[in-house]
Amino acid sequence: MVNNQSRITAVFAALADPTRRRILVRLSSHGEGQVTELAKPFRISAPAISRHLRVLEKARLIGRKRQGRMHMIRARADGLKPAQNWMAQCAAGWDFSFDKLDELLRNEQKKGKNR
Amino acid sequence: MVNNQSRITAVFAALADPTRRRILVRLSSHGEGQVTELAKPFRISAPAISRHLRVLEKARLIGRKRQGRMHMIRARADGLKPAQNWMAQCAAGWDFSFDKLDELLRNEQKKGKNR
DNA sequence: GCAACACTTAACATCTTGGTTAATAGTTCT
DNA sequence: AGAACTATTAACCAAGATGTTAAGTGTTGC
Repeated sequence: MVNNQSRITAVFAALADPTRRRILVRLSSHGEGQVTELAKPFRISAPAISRHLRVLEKARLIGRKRQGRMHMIRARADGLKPAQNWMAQCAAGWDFSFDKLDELLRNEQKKGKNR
Repeated sequence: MVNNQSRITAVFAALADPTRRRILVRLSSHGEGQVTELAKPFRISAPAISRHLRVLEKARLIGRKRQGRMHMIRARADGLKPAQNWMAQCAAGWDFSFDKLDELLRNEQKKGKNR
């Protein structure tokens, strides 16, 4: 596993913003659309939308095709995978109950006493 | 589905930091540990670690038990789920190929001409 | 040509984030 | 009691994120 860490960081950072998530959801249901149309449900200015799209694009969560004066935006199907994989791998090891925690806690106490 | 949006935001924001992800991975493999032990592999100061842990805790990605002077930290198995669910739902609709995009593009052009 | 359109870039204000050191709170041990 | 230990909070600073308005780039259509 090489350094796709920065990629994963970009994806999570992109998803950490509610506006960007809403854009992705919209793309997920509507398929794709031009920027102005995507921007409609939001109160923020066009430049703000433009930058959100740039963030999503850099994280490879969307792609765009220029067609004349409009930019057609679509979601990239594979974009979420690095993040999903990371989460799955991380979650795989997470099965520790509080019982196990208590057990480990007792061991720590013993170690402390023997020091 | 109510407003767990802020929860999802918190989780993604927490995961957007490489240090916090490394902490989670460490917890995922080692099980759990006290703060000082968790902090060892990092060069940053103890207060910085402390705040990272607080962010993870607020996102419910970790839990802690105070045992004497040490705080035992563990990963919360269910913590990732809201984010994972969101991603799964979002990815479900993402199967648009560039062919479909081209098709839609042609339709847009037609609409433009008829206007 | 030129006006309207779609969108981005530039410049700026403001808030948040992530790091630091110094100080504080509570626990353990002698 | 007092020293050492574990960890947090406070105060501060630099860098980055998010929003704004104004200006710029390229396209369409009369």
